Amino acid sequence: MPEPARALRERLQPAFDAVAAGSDPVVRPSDRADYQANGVMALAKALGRPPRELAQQIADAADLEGLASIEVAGPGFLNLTLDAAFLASAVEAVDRDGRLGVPEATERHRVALDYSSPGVGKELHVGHLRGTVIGDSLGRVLRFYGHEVIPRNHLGDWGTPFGMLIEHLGDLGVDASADGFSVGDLDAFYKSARERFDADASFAERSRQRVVALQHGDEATLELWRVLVNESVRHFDAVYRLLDIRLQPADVAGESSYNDQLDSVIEDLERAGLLVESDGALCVFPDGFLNREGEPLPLIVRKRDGGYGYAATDLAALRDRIDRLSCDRLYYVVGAPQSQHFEMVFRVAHAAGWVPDNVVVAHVAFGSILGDDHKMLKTRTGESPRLVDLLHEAIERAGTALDERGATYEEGERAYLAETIGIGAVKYADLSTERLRDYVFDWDRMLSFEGDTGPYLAYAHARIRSIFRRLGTDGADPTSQVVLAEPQERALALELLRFPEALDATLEWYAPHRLAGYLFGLAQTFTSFYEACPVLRAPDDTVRQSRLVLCDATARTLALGLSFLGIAAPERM
RNA sequence: GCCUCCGUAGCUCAGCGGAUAGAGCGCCGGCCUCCGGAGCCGGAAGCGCAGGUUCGAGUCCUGCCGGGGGCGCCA
Repeated sequence: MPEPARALRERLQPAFDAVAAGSDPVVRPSDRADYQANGVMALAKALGRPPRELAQQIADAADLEGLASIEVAGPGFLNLTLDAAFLASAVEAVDRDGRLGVPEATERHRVALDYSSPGVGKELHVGHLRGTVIGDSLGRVLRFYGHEVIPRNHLGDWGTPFGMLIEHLGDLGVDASADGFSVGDLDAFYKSARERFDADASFAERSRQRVVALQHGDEATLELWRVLVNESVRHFDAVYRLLDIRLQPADVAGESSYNDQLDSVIEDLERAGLLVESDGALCVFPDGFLNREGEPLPLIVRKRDGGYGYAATDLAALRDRIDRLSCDRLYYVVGAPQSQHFEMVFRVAHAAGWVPDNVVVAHVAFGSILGDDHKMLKTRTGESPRLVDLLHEAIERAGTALDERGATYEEGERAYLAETIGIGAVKYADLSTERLRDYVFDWDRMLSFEGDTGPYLAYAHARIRSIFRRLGTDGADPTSQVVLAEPQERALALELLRFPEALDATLEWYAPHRLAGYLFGLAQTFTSFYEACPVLRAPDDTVRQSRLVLCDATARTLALGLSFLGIAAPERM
């Protein structure tokens, strides 16, 4: 497939090898040319040769026939300008390709993708948005490359809070509460349990006993616990569907599912000589972690009371994903505040010998969502807003935004568009920001049809599709030849061919914003093209067919790219 | 106190060790009787501070300043 950067690298490699075997040409996009090779200067330095002279030697030796022209520039850059004929035929090939030029991965992985992971007994809130949306996007790209993705929704479904929740549920009676305790009321249920726990000493005591009963597998207690879990999963699933997230109930692998593996985690760590008893707790002290007093910081695997904490569960889950699920990629899409925890867990897992050399374990951390006061997004009552409320507001605001545009819609179309545009706007605002950075949540900005937004991209796509609707066809004629005469045509062709680069970068850094940024740039490049180059009114049929191919490829790249972000691209809006 | 993330234009954000740091919004000036105005073209405006490494630093290292987060039995 005609990926420019890859093609250039491969064709330059022999000339670089002739100077120093294995040296990297360092091909990068350039604003001086289409691409530039930056590898010469470092090489010249290492060899003690004048960089421009070496650059010229490599330029002379490189065979770029039919691909690009090359020239030495500046202190030793190689400027690379792709041949128009190459660009044209490459775009033709991309438009004929169902994958739009994106190759499948040569090396396939089985990926355990841990994301979303809410807590049972509470509703999803904005704090869950980023992890859910980022994880889902990465999963979609990974699958497209041919990797096998095993989503893991690591629910918080175990531990001390369940004592009070179960006790409260038991008091209400499962049957009696069947109506009152349902999706949407989880937070209220949690709150009332919490209030009773704080106010009623006997309730608190019963709650503590419930925890013990739960841990000992008391069937009546487990029965109540299952009601809580099932009801929560139903709620999660409803929100995931609204969000158009791929997670399913079958992907749930909560903390409780590792209960029977925790003892053997202890055994493994003991065998590896890592376990240390400290204040009655069983701990591992990984190197390089200190507490406030400058003493070694423990990862507490088993608590003083004999119970297991989340460190034990995380260790068990990690080992399970490698041993039982045979995953060679473990990604944890979890908020940045937990980075130290994961560093410690990963360190311990390596020390225990659980992680073979071919396995990559990574914490895909992300920042927080801030309000316009630049503090954590909160409601006026100081709580994290419920995700469903936020999404419904997005849909409502999108509907208003659509109305303001003055278009008329068919029955049901407005509702459909309001939902896809509203949800898409929220997701795009999130995914277009660099993962680790906190970002400010701003309704007006994210729902605008102007600028770097979800609605803008969806609209760009719909506009292109309208060209084909006018024409009465679904796409361009695949046999059409592409001719690139105008600079805007050339620029658009080049941008289209960069799609694989954007996707590669997305996976390399687990960074959907790389893809988002590419799509926005593509839409902008298209607009310039569309402004300068009439399509339906092109001077002749050859040019018209050629431009239709460019339009077709752009629309499909936008739609496919947006789908990787989990965002729908309607045919019209 | 230690660790960690962040600090780029008025605002919100991009920038994979490479040349003259980009975009969106806002602002200023032009253009478009246009295939759905997502207008198009141009302009003013910026790397928290100080050192260091490097042929080359917004990017890597050290220190400082400012902000967020984390730091023993919650997850």
